[in-house]
Amino acid sequence: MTAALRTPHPHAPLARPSLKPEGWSVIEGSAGARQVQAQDEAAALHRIAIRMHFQRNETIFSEGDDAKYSYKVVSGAIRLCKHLSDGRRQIAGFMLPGEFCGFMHLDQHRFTAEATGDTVLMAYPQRQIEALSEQMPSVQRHLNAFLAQRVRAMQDHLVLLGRLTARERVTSLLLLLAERAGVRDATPVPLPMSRQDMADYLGLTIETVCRVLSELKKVKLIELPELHVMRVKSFDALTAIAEGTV
Amino acid sequence: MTAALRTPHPHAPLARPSLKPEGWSVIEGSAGARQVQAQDEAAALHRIAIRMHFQRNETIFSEGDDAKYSYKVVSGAIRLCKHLSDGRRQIAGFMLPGEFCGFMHLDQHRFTAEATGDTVLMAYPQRQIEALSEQMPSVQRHLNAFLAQRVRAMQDHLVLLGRLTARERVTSLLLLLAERAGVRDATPVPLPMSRQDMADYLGLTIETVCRVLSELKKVKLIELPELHVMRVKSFDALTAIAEGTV
DNA sequence: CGTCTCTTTGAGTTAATTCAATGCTCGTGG
DNA sequence: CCACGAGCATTGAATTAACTCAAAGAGACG
Repeated sequence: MTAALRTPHPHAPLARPSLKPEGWSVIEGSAGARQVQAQDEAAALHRIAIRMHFQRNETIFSEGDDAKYSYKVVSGAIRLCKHLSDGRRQIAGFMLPGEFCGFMHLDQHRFTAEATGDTVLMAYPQRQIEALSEQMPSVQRHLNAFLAQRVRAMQDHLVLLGRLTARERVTSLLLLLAERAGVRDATPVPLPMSRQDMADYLGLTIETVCRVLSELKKVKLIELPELHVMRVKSFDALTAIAEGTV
Repeated sequence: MTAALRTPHPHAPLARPSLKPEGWSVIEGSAGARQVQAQDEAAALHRIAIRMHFQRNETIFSEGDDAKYSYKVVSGAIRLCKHLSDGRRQIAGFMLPGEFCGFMHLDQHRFTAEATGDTVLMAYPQRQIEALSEQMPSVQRHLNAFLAQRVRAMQDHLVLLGRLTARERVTSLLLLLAERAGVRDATPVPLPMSRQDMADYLGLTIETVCRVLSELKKVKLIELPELHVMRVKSFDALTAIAEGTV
């Protein structure tokens, strides 16, 4: 089944260096004093890590699988999805380079993870993470902070799906991707997933996503120099749309 | 502003005894050995608790407020919501008797909490919870388990909002409420919120919710002996609808 | 028993979907 | 090297599920 999906990636590599500092810092607001400790933890994590490589559309783990590892994305991106029996699919989130996935202390995965393109991951064995949290109590706290951050992101996603229009949804995603890539000017932003992936994240059809993208292009709010690269021409105007002010 | 909302509850009291065991056990699958410890924690929590009472539509806390307390619902119910500037509202979840809210180690609340009817809460001062987690390392773990459970519920909610039809959404909510009330037969299930609240949870309009409820009533899958009480006549048929099998 | 609020039902509208072509990119093999 | 085929992406036309607007019911409470 997956064999058919393991086609070579048809587009330019989407990997890019993470713009964020290493390790746990993704989930740390600030707290300079904890920086050293965060380094320790990052190092400890690094020691137990296994490098893995996945091709476009390859399954990393499935809903219901035993949770043997947690992961950090090195390059590429992964989608976390739920599949309904009739083929409908909802993507609960994308994990971009530098971001974590798993780390939930669950016996089984609650969703499926798939690579949206060629992707490199660091895998951290669950057992060793647990051992680590025994030794380093701060790891527990970080875990909580990580989960709290995830809950926050999901709340925004709920609003998007429940109450935003198609135009607001697409715009929100574009801004989210730009923000997570650390882009605040007209620098190119990678869109490391297919239009179908965007649609399944946004609760829309692929056609609607395309139409909105075309429209945003037409009114010169974005450019799409390549299929998987966007340039934002006006963050302010885009933000206004995402917030429903327009 | 809130004064206008503090009207007396026009309906019969919706409070009911929790059908679930006390304390943290809501988030514990089983683990008999931990039961004693769970009792300890419940007792410890109880010691730092403050009882609070809220009227229908009263705000418990607002998005952005300092997180001074976490809460457990004793009776009634609360809604966790996000408000958009133009009045649109998305409810991210309901907390029913015996369930917890907060416990996320955040400085500020990320959503607004409001009583959906007359509601009694136990409030746990955040500082004391933190002190408690220092003393009892197991509290940390429970916190994780609690957050993981919340993430799981939110994932299901994402699927509901992103990919289910109106009929599937309403049916899912009814089943969720029945399940959380511990009801598996034709016993009455409380619906401790307004139709508008249901709509805002489901990402629908109040009219659509009403129409679907009427339809389910017409085909004899549910009865609505009172506005805020439902009796399920066929869990199987309802489940089939919720899962999109129908 | 009148009023206020919430719920339900009906009729017409619309945002987003479905269905159907067409276009674009890339990799492969003649 | 170019043509061909496969897989996405885009655009257009017709359809529909859910929405908006409007009005009529149903409780609750003074």
